[in-house]
Amino acid sequence: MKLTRDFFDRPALAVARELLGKVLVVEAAGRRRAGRIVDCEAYVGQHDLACHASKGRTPRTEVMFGPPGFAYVFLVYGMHHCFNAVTGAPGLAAAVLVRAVEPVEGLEGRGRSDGPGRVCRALGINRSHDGVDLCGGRGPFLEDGPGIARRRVERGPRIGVAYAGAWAKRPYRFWVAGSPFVSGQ
DNA sequence: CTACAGATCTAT
DNA sequence: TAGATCTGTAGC
Repeated sequence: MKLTRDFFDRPALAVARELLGKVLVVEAAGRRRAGRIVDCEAYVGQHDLACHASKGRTPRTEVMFGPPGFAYVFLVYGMHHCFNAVTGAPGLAAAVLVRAVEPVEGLEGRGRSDGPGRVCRALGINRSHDGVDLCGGRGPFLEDGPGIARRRVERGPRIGVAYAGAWAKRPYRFWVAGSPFVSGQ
């Protein structure tokens, strides 16, 4: 079953925790690609110094300030796309970054899907998906999964945000304990 | 306008 | 361990 807007209309931490086990699906040119989320991070708003929105409202971050259930896709280091789902009410710029998926169907790119850049390559996500409605008729969407037992959910600091001071230490990353598909580091 | 750092990944 | 190469910000 496709996740509806109310799923995303909650604090980013709650959404991140529950996105584990959900399936990210991209249908394009008659091909269906899908991966089960095993690793993700919450970026909780403008006050979160690790969140891109903390720099203010820019064309790039605009979608995060809008309603929940939309895709925020950005380019890092000029090469790699990162996929986020916008969460929370309009005005609160929060989102959840998908860091790794377990292959389910039709993935590309040497079969690896650990790391935010590889997730997008494997699923075929690019900037054309930025700002797209995840609860609409077209584009990527999230499908319900079996859910992950509490004892299999691990928490820790987010990756690659050392510049964010105290915010870098907060345990806003969630992953499935023991999954071989979780991103390294 | 130039400089530089960044929610990364790959090949040397 | 360096290189690829786009975006936004800071500094001149």
